[in-house]
Amino acid sequence: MKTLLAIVGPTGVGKTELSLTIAELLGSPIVNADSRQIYRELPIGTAAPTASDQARVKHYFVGTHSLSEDYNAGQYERDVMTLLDRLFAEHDTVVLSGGSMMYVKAVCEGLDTMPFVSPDLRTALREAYEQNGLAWLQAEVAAADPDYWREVDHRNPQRLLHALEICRASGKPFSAFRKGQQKKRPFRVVKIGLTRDRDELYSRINQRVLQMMAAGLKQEAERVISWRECNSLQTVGYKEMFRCIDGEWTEEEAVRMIQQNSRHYAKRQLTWYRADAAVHWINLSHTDTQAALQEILAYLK
RNA sequence: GGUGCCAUAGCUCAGUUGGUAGAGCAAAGGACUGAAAAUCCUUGUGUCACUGGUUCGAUUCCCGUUGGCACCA
Repeated sequence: MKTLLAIVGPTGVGKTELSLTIAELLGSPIVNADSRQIYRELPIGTAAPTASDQARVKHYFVGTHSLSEDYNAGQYERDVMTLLDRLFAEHDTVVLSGGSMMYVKAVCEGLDTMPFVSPDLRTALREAYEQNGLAWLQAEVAAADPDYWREVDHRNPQRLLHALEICRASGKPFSAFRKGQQKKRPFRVVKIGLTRDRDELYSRINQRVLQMMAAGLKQEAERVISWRECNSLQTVGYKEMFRCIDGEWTEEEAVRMIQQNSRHYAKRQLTWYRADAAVHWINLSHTDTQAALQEILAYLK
């Protein structure tokens, strides 16, 4: 039986290093499941695997796309499933490593197939929302898909907007597509959740932001600022640096905000993965690398 | 050394005409099906500096102590 070893956990916990070690031990490639490390223009701010990391283990989906491309979890699911077909022909185990919650879910459990939404329709609905406001958006969704309206956060424009896009693009309610059905995969999934004591996790995050600054995060942000409206740059580290470049924040303020927003992000990741009963947790504050590797190998048996 | 002001949540501060307190930020918890590093929801966590006094009752008034700030020497 082929096994997908999913290494998940909050940003800054040490996924990259541990994944590298376990992948070397197993002779497995690593498939990246970080939605921002996919972009080749963002190596510093996303703490992407370095050239020397990639020399140790073959990586997929690191720096393979450009910011100008629209990419999302559904596309990722299709691309990774195709890739895994190939990789499992040569390997018994493949490591999936990353903290993008929905990307991991897309591969492990699968997303429902959604109709294509044209960029024109997307833009048109966005503009309509900006002109008419949240109340208008709520009324549209309530009318187009009463079932979904009952479940969705009424004050979350992003969700409402997406539901409306699907309704308009297909002529059917969004909930006709959103079944939440788990797909059968032709491989076993073992999920390992890495965590640390909160204090330690946060000080690692704070420290890592300082290292990113020293490595040239600001210059990296300057290089990509022309793409700042892209979805792919609605990203911790860049949105704050853009405001620093604009002169709105000092560098110190921007750094503090990046640290804080990274902490918030880590917290959201923990909330998400805590709800997943399939995750086997390892607390790296109380487990050294050797012991962690042994635990993971035991879960693979 | 003297005088004055201040001490309340992790931080900045409000307040209680005496009935053990509340804002902002930080923080915590949660949701999540194609932007998921996004988006959204909920929650006040407290020896009211310390000691004694007055009082049925003190975080509030009074004495003192400690610490901080300002001014005068």
